[in-house]
Amino acid sequence: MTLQAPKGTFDWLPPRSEQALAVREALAAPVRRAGYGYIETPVFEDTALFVRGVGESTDIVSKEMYTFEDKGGRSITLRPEGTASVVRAVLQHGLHGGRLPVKLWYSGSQFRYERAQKGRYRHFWQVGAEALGAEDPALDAELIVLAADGYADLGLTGVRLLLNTLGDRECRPAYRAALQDFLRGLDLDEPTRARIEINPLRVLDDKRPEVRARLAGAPLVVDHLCQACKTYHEEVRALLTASGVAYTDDPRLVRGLDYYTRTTFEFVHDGLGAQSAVGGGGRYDGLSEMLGGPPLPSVGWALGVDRTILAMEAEGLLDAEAAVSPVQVYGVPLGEEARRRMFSLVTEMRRAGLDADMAFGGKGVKAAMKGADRSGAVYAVILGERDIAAGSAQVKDLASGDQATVPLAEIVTTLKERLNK
RNA sequence: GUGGGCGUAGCUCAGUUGGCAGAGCGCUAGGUUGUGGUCCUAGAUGCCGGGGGUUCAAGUCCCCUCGCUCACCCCA
Repeated sequence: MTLQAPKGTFDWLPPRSEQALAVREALAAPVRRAGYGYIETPVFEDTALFVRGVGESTDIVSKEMYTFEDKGGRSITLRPEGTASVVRAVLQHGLHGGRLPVKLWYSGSQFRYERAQKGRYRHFWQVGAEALGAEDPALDAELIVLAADGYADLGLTGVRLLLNTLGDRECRPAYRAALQDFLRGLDLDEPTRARIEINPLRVLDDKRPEVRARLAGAPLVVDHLCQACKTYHEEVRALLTASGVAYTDDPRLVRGLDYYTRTTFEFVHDGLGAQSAVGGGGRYDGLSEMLGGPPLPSVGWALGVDRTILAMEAEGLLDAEAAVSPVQVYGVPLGEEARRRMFSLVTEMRRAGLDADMAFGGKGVKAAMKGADRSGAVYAVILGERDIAAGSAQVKDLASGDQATVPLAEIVTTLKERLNK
């Protein structure tokens, strides 16, 4: 054992890595069809962006960030989530001065310093989508529907949608105070008592049974909503229902980032171990202003790529037997001269649009044929001295075992015909 | 940060009251001097995670340490 990947990280190897690519594409496809443009932002940002955006009181900022000083003395942080960067980029480049809403999607690595466990890693991948600059329940519903469609396209049937609203700056302060009053009267441990003062809504999210029991009579946001929030939330729910997207109202759903307002949602799955969320998001009407920008009511989500793969695995949707990068044609050269000829022939095939590979390492016929079999190729092209002398090669159908002699000059066209290309 | 489980071949794992380091899969070669999948044969690969201790003798018992993993917490 020499060096290994850092704690909490892992490598994606074939064929799982191919599935990861496919999952990213499948989750992004619905938003691309809905007019969302692709954005890439730096993997690291000014630390202040996350402190102000995500919120100082959150666990993410207070203890999970990879923060370091660069050689110029700047405080830099590896991004723990994607939304803050997208908002920063929109503000920096004035995209909000154009057509609204600004619709963007992204895909990339995120970093959080946590104790690793199943479904939770220090380096993970998210596909995200954000719609900035419009306050319209249809936009909230659109994003939720697009995410649900992405999961459905992957064949997932066990993804459930939890929905809630957190109110806005109009009604949340009063609710927050009422909740704090209630919580202060409970017998709770010290970290939780501290959380009551900083971020009381998160206490509702506690999973410990003994805490949950004490929270039984806690005031809920839904009972403290102002009329505007109530109407907004009803509209979101109606649109989801009209789209055939099932959801469960979860009045205790509170998300870990401070910037959320009104609509919040989480997609959960039971096959991931203790980590149940495969995706989540919500509305963040105040984030732009927190970052020094103009009011820019927005909504967005992030879907966990590796968690989605775990969910697919739990549902038996991943083909473990999948051949690694299967090719159509596999070259079997016998001898030095044949090896040179085969190299050129395979190059020619590839340029002609065929997926082709060949035996390397001077293997004998038997081993080379074994390689052909494992490559997943439909045809093997065998070339030895006798064939070169005759100006031809053997084309073998690996499924049937039928073999034909084909002139070298016609190999590529013959294969293309047979493979229907 | 806290707690549980586990570290033996590339992979999955056996290894008895302490007594020569093993199997299956995979890999390489041969059976078939130019043909894969099935079958047969042979071969290679180990600081038994690391360090210390007990013992004639430690993969096995004791201590320390590192790593992995699951869970709490937290979240995608």
